[in-house]
Amino acid sequence: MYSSKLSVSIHILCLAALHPDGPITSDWIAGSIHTNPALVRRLLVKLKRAGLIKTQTGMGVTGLAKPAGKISLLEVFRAVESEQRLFDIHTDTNLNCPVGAKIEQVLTATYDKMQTNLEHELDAVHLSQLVTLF
Amino acid sequence: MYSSKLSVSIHILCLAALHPDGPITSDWIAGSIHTNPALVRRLLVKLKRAGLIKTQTGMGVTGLAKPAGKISLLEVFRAVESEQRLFDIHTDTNLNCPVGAKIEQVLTATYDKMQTNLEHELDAVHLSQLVTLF
DNA sequence: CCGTTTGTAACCATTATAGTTACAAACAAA
DNA sequence: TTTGTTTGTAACTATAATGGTTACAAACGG
Repeated sequence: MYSSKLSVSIHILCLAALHPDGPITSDWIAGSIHTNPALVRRLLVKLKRAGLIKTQTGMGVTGLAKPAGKISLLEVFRAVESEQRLFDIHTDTNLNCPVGAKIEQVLTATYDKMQTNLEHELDAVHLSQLVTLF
Repeated sequence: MYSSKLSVSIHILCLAALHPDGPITSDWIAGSIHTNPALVRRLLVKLKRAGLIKTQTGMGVTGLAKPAGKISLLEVFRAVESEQRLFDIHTDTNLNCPVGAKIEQVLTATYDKMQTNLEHELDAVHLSQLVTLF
């Protein structure tokens, strides 16, 4: 299972999208998520580096860096999730065994398609679609 | 990222499929995976409970419990992976905030489709397809 | 009855996540 | 220019899962 970082990041981005007027602080965001501001800020840094939000010292989050219709969940996922592969594959297998020698290659090929399909699905969902649901 | 349990289990099942004649021991399997027998046996227990392999005390793995063409990766995944959801969702959000109040529901709906699609893909791959690759 | 192997329990090490405190640097506003 | 606020970041902790390891009673084939 992937961590909740994608979920929390989407939460943050939705809040930003719904408050285009004034800046919102990490403290206020943390209040909606029910966590603490430092955790929010760590995610904010990654979202900012990925070009998804704008922040300013002394102000907070000053808005999305691009329209909600142009932000896909794949971009958010790539921005915040450290390990992006779907399934872990055991390495250091016994190369003297036919299975041990090829299992990594076989599984990589098998999983790659699923990984790619998942990414396509993430890419098909945009922040704008989610924002309308609140 | 899901753990390597699915990968290791597939490794085990392929070995079993390729040795229909005699029984193979967890010790021998561990030699191919390059891990230790106890870890293999822990997976074997789950695979046996799921009706995928046959084991016997004093002998080892005596074969697949059904034809390789009838064993899908979804069955293996369900048998061995403890946490099957794709993305974790943060709970205990602030219900006084519109986003906090609905985020869990919105994300669940969004992720559910991806989860289902992934499971369909896992279900479409059968052990027999992989066995031919070694 | 013997020898082998499973099934299982009880550990340990490592890693990632999430939570928390603290504070210097940046910056808006007065 | 000064003040007050907030970010960006470091450091630390708790917790949980994974993977690795040892050990041994029970089961069972030969």
